[in-house]
Amino acid sequence: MTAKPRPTYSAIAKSAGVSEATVSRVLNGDSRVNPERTAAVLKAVDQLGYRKNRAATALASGRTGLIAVVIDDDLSIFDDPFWGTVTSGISRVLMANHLQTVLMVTAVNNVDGPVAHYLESREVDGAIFFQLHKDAMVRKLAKAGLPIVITGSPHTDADLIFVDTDNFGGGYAATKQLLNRGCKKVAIITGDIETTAGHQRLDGYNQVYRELGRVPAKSLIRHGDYSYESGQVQMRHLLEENPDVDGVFACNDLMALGAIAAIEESGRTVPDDVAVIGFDDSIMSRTSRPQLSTVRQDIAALGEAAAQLMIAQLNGDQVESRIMPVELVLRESA
Amino acid sequence: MTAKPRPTYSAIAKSAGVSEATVSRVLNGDSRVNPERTAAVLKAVDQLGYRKNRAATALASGRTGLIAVVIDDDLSIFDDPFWGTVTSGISRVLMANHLQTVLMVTAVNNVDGPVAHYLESREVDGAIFFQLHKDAMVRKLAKAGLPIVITGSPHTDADLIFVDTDNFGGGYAATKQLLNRGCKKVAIITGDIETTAGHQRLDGYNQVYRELGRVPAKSLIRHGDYSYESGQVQMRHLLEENPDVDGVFACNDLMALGAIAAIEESGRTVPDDVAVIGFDDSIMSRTSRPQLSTVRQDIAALGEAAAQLMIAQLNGDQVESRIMPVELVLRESA
DNA sequence: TATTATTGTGAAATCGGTTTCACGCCTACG
DNA sequence: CGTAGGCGTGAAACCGATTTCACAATAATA
Repeated sequence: MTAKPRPTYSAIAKSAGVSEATVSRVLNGDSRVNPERTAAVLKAVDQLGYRKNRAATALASGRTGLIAVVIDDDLSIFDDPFWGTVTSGISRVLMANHLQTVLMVTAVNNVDGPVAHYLESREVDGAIFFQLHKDAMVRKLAKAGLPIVITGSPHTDADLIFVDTDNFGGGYAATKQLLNRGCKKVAIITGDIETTAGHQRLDGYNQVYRELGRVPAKSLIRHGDYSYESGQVQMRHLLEENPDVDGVFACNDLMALGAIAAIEESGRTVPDDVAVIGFDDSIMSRTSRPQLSTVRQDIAALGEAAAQLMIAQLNGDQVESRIMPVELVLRESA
Repeated sequence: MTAKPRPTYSAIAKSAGVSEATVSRVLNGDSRVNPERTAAVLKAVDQLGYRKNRAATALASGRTGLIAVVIDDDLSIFDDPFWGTVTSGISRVLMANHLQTVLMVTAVNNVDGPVAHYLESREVDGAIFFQLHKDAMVRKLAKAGLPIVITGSPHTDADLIFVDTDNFGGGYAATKQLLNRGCKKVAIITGDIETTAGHQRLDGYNQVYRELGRVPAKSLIRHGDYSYESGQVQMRHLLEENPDVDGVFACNDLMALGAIAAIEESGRTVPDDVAVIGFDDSIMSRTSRPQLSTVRQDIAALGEAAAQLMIAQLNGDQVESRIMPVELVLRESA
């Protein structure tokens, strides 16, 4: 009752009148096979509807055709469309290159945990990490020779390959815009300052002041954690300590919305009394009122770039980290 | 210069003084192995830091340890945190069961495309599909014996295993609430009516009217497409044709926000003139003002349930589709 | 007590590819 | 003209597990 067994090299070799070794050569693009034999093999492959068995290939060649995408459990990927978009960009590019994406949502902190073991075991050909806080595990894996790409905030001092948004440039552009539109006192609500991304956006903010020969008051710099609530809370503090603040760069859209809520509850209006710029160009920046001005990043492109860097590494090419450009999107809030 | 090669069964067998067959038995939980030998094997495994080679296992056993999660490219997974959350729920449960998640973002329509081939080739042990429009491919794979679970809207007439939100119950509860709070004329803005989910929410709405012995006017039923803009546009139509409409059930939060925008631009207020209820309990329902009343679904639980159904199938257990409960969350808009 | 099951075990075949090696043949160089 | 180097090819080893099969030792049955 069981159907036709799938054809193997043996069947193709027989059908094409060549050895299995030659079948392998043809199917792996070894150029020095007689054209006639090549044709015969390809014809047999086609006729028999042959498909390689991935497990057998993996066992014999050591290449699994799988790339892991590791997402730290700590991150609330929940509620955050960002990572889904990045991941689908990665998946699309990998599939086009005959690689599959293995998604691992897990705690990354443990250098000796199951994930580390899994990756070390070479059950995948490479790994793409998202937004790390700690990099001990990644370093260890990289040292062990596993091709790695980091997406999101890279490490300050590492020679690891990464792809990231131009956080500095985004922070710079947002702050500059606020000053250009006439704001006199521009504050910042940072995201998680532990991450490089958070730091870089703040650096961009500071750079604008530096170029003007000014130094922002300490009280203008407040640290949030990327949540709506933290944006609201920090904005209240800001308004209390600096009633004359007239511009705010919030390091993501969610905090920007929280900040706007705080501004309006204080009786002020956006953008007339206080202008606000967010970061991400998330869907909420368009659905909120006033619509949010923000720093846009091409998120899918970020994922695609990560996948391309991975593929380049697998090919043994020389690879360099990439910073993806951002774009200021002006709507109503600034 | 190359490091220690990874130990294999051969090394363990030697170290424990048993045959490789016995090592396999111990590591696969075959109970009829002498306890002493079992202990010796486990000790050797521990000492040598042994880990199974997945490719070899897959080749020999036919099980790859991989489950595909297939997301239709057509869906804008972009901007929609929903699927990311479902996926991470799936991944977490699968990992706990020593299975890995292979993510495929691709066009699903083609019965004979690369994805179909990939899945048919048994390069994965099973597949979880998201929100299908067409099910030809899925049927074919299921018939071929591949374990399958569908997440999101299931098929009307299929005996395929699925997990879905209680769309009917959600639509019913939302509509009922609007009437209970005193609305006289309750409209609905549906989502993509092609999907079962869209239909079921509408059915829930109709059921409430039916129980009251009434039939909603045709003009109270408008079809959107889950986008913010469509919510806004359909609401404008609604207000034009039914100026006295005082309640709206929008089939997702995004459309609900669009509807609120339309209501306010007409000079009416929410919820006093028109009450609004959305669906999803997305982050936006909390950040918008007025805060949105909505139908909450436990999205991560949806993914977890899907993974569990998959695992049950792999175990050969009898499996039944599941409908996950929803909960009405009342905030300010209704 | 003789015979049949049952249990524990290892040798060897198997899964389906890849890769090394040796061989025969042909061209190029000194 | 003789030898070195290349090319195309097939036989066979190999990747690292699982599983069948045969066999010995023990327990259960008649």
